[in-house]
Amino acid sequence: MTGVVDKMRNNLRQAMAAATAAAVEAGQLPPVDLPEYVVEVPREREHGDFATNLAMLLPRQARMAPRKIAEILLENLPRSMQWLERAEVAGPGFINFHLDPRWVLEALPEAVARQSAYGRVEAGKGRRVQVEFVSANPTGLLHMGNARGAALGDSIASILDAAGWQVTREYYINDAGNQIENFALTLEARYFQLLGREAEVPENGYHGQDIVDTVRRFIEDNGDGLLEADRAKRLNTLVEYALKEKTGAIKKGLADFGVHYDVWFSEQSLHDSGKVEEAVNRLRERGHIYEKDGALWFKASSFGVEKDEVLVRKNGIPTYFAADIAYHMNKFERGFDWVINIWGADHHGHVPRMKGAMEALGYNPEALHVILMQLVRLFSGGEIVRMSKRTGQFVTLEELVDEVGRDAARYFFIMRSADSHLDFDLDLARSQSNDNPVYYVQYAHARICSIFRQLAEQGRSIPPADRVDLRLLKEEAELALARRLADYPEEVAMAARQLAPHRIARYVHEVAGLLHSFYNVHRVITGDVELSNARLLLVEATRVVLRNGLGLLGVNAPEKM
RNA sequence: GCGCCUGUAGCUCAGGGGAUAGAGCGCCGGCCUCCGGAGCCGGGUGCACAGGUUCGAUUCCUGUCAGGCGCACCA
Repeated sequence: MTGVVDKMRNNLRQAMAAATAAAVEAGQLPPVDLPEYVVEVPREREHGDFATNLAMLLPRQARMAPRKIAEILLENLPRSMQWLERAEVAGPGFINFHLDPRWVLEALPEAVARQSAYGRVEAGKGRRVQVEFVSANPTGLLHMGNARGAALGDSIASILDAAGWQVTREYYINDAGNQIENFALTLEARYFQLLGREAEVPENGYHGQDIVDTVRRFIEDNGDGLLEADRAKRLNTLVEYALKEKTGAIKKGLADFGVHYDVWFSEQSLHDSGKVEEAVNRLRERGHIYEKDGALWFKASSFGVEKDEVLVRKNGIPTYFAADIAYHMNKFERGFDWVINIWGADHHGHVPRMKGAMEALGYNPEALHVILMQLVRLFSGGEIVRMSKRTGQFVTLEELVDEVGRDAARYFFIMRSADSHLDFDLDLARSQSNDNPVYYVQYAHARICSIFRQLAEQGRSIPPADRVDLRLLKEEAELALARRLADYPEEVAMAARQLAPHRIARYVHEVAGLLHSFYNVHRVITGDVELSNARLLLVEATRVVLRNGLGLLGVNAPEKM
């Protein structure tokens, strides 16, 4: 399903192709191959509704000046074209198409009829994509970087879903390896301390207050029986308890943020099931492994990576990289057509070797797409906010949601592109005023809902779309709004192609602005019933677009504020 | 030293091989007998610098400068 804009663009493209053929047929142009021309919406209004650069791409082949070619193409344009008022040559050889402004009005009944399905497109064609995001270590709380990843990943997943992909949201739990060792030692030290014994948290352990709280709860639940237990048992018991609690807290924190996963994937399970070993063996069979200094190395340098990487340490324990290779191998074994990872920019060095490993295993490295997300700096009162007092970490997701609310937090993370370093202004996000872009958009939605409440109070309702005379909409503000609503399906497709949720954030903000401008100049409910009905259809279509767009961002569309 | 990301308006950021580069915030000035003023309207000497490719570069390429982040038998 494509929108009216796409339809019109295709019509014009075909018309241009036909005109070229006709001109060649008539001998006005020499035979030419149709180049890669575009029909696009010009920036400037005066340049029409659409423009094409076709004539500017032909001079070499046709041995004529671009403007001359454009003239010839215009002469050969098909006679009757719906909505076309005039086409003209402009600038260095553009052909500008000026349409009857009412051509976009078709989008309104379409939006109203399709409701939540308006803006769903078929670009993905049902192919399967996995989006893995956050995947924070289960040894602490979620911080601002994780929060950005959560907002971004969830929104990308939603957008891909709207674009016709079959989406799986996945969280990789790093519940194995060195950091779990350190975690265990930290827990043990806190356990001893809380029970009055001398102990020190290791240098590279976890120093947050939340770990102390966890151990305190463990003692409340289980007492001090581990003091005298055998060490392995003590460590295992503490880790098992703490991992469960931390993972639970992470799940809850994300759920409160509106993020829900399809799969929680345990790293430990890869070790337990022998998948890590299997991945290493497969690399060995394919000749990409060698031994040096007692360790097993992956020949990453065969795949354009600077250095080779250790897979199995001298002590026989596989590295994180080995497990990650096994994990990604597993992703492809599960049959995903496209695998998307969202990583913090500090992991960018990991990208080439991961892709190299996939290539070494015989998978298409292009099917693995890593989105590198730049870091977040929190600002309040014009100052950088450093640490959370409670946890010793950067401000946690939970604190953020308490502070600014879920909608503002999500919108703020989404409104910047992933590769922009994000300065998060807490004061602005917190302000319930016209400064705050998220309220601006939500207000537009609430305002429309209010119109319909008014309507209901008068005992009126919106008639079926086919009984509404859309041609009554001819004010500039009405047509500008309708024009932008018609763009929505393409905006979704574009956001999906570019994996760029911030496009949707800006789009809904713009639609909200157009709605407010319209609302301020024209009344929707008036004594003129026919005109009222047309305008009601317009604002209902706007409501649909705002709600759907905000939905892709994980932001609520409230009926009242 | 090598690699990745980023340099666009006072600030935070979009955009992008084309015809007059945008938004929000801040600042100034206007708009409510009327559907929600959390709104609207008006006010703008800005693409880090230098080369190159192109009919055309702010966009692509190279270099320089600046900021961030990486370069472990950590993850």
